[in-house]
Amino acid sequence: MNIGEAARQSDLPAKTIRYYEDIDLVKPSRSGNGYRDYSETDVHRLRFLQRSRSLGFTIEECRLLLSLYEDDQRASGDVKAVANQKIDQIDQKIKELKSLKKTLSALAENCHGDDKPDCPIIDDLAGKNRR
Amino acid sequence: MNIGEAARQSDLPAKTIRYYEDIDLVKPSRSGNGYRDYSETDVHRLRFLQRSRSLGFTIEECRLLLSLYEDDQRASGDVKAVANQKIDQIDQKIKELKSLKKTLSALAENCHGDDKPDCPIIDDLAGKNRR
DNA sequence: CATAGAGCTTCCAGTGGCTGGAAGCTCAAG
DNA sequence: CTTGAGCTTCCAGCCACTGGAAGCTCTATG
Repeated sequence: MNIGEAARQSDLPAKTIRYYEDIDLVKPSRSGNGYRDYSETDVHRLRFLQRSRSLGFTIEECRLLLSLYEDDQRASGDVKAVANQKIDQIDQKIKELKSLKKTLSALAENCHGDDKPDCPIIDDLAGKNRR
Repeated sequence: MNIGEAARQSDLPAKTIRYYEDIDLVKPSRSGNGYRDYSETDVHRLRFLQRSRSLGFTIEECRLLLSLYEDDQRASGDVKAVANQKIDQIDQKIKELKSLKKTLSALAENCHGDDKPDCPIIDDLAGKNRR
């Protein structure tokens, strides 16, 4: 099938699918006219990538997951390790964002938010009363 | 002062400071030898940028904040609006990450994580039992 | 059969916010 | 006078796409 249909079935933009070919993730065969020709297996891989990316895995992690996907001798422990690592990273990121939010909220609460120039947010960014 | 000292005082890498000049954020004067020459005011701006960036503001938001910083007629409401918008964005991001984490955790919990190939994580990524 | 328009091709450039590295200049200390 | 640190510019790369130009192919219609 052509790239447009593969895009529809995998829920990925055609541009992205071409990019995935560039970086050797999914390499379809070519029809006589030079068009990319995606097999069902290719589309399965594209869908797999779409789902993995949407769950926050990087391209390199997806490459690893894809190789585990295609290896029917894989150990489920290997897959779980990748997932747990990602969970830890997400946790870390959430912590960072919560901390940022706390700081920003504290600043915003102290700011009148009126027409006057006096602003604790700017004062903090400028480094006043912090050192 | 030279860029090295400005870097120390602002807690920014020299590379980053040069980049900030490239994008017209902080343009120091030059000494006779061609070296960048940072004034106290320049360093204040650099520190301001360091702090703003570390709080999650994008470069363009920093540019806006910097202009508010330098405008002593600013309305504190304008600053607060930028901060609140950022807080909303952070909140949104936290929500997304929590949702991702929930999905991944559910998958990981169902996975034995042993030497056998049977793996619910891979099955999910491959689209099994989801449509 | 001609043509219009959709879909396909490749290639180049840009996004954000730096970061690394090469080649070459200047400066301060010994 | 040499050494080494620090400064300069410029180019390239990171991640994961995304946009756009120029040109080819296919399908439907007049």
